[in-house]
Amino acid sequence: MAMVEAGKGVRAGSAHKRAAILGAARELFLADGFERTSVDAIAARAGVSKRTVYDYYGEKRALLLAVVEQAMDSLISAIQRSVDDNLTDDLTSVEGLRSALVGFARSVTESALGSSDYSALMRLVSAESANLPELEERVTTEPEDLVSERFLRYGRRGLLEVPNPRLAADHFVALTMASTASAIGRPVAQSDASTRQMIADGVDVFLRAYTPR
Amino acid sequence: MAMVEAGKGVRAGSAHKRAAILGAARELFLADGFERTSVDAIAARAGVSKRTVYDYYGEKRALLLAVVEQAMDSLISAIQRSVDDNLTDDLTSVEGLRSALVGFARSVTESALGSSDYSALMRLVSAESANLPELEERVTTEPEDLVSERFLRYGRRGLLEVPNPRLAADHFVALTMASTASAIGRPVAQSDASTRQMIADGVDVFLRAYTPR
DNA sequence: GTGACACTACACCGTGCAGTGTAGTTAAGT
DNA sequence: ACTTAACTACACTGCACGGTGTAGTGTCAC
Repeated sequence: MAMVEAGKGVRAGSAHKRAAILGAARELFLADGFERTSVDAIAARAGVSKRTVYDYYGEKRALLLAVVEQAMDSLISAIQRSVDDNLTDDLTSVEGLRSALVGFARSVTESALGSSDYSALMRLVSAESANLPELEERVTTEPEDLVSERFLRYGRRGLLEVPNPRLAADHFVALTMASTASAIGRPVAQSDASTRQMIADGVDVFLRAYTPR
Repeated sequence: MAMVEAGKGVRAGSAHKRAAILGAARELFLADGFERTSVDAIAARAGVSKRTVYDYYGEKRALLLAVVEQAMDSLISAIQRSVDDNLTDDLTSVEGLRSALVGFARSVTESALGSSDYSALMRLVSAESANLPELEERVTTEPEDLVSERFLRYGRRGLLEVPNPRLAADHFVALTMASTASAIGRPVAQSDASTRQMIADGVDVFLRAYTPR
């Protein structure tokens, strides 16, 4: 009579090994994709026996799920940090706002997107989401929500003219970040300089469109 | 003494079957991904024996390559058509320009992107390009080139203020189309109405930033 | 009829891989 | 010393799939 514990992990185990396995899986999934990564390879990279991988995670899908979950969390908290650090409440001039926006976009692209883990992660999610419905839940608009909240505040203070803060946030993201991890496809490991230029130009256009007057 | 013909297709064959195989491969690759699609499944869907698939295309990779090639071509020509139909040379007012831009963006999203084949295609390319270096060549900036050429003309006629037409084209694409096939990830089969609204808003912002004065 | 050709049906090989079962080792707790 | 838990090493099952080889069938040209 087997007592089935429905918890995700089968073992309590040393958290250290869990992390090693998860890390190895992350690296390999992001680099080679889900299908092309074997559990044997993950085990080897984690310095752990294949059996242990199964003892911890049960099946390969669970491993992918855990990887995505963790990556999403760290992405969102990185963005949260960028918002807090840059989109502060003490701005008074449009010029101050400009440099705050530039700083914010740079911070995000460097800490999150630029690491190129971001695009790899998104690639992974969209490639596998058809087969892993649970992934859909993790898809989020949190980043845009955070930004739009700040825009709303700036709007109230007269720094921006934003009838629809959420839309403005979408536009800001499109102008400064989306082009960096371009929607038309290419991986683009753009040089630092050109990324900075793109951000400056994007902020420029954004302000031209959303500044009062 | 086997004479090796280095041509891509091993057979001349009935072009009809070639197309059937290619079409089947396209549907399956886009729906399920490269790795998850078996050659047997392609053959079955094309109503052809597996052996024939190999006689025509040699190996699975070649099939993928052909699919991407064909899809890219048809995508580009669809965009070309949208440009020709909408971004005409007879515009005189900013209001005329506005509706031309809206028409253009709608036409593109409907004929190319909206079919959702576009995002599936891009997903496929970026997911497999690591393993298929030949794909890189097919990655193009043609669409943006076409648009920027039109912007340059409008700039000369005083309808737009575009010191850097290519940049303006990037911004236009980002504002109107990229958000549709969003970079943040989700598949987004958005309703027609909301897509239209997004386009109108995007054009609005674009014009606010790029109109003279 | 004879040949050439395009194609199918089918068997087949090799391999890589998800997942399991198990015996044995190590180390800690008592 | 005894028990228990965490792991490893390793063998093994089952399957799916890429790719090939081949015998046979239909069809057209001459």
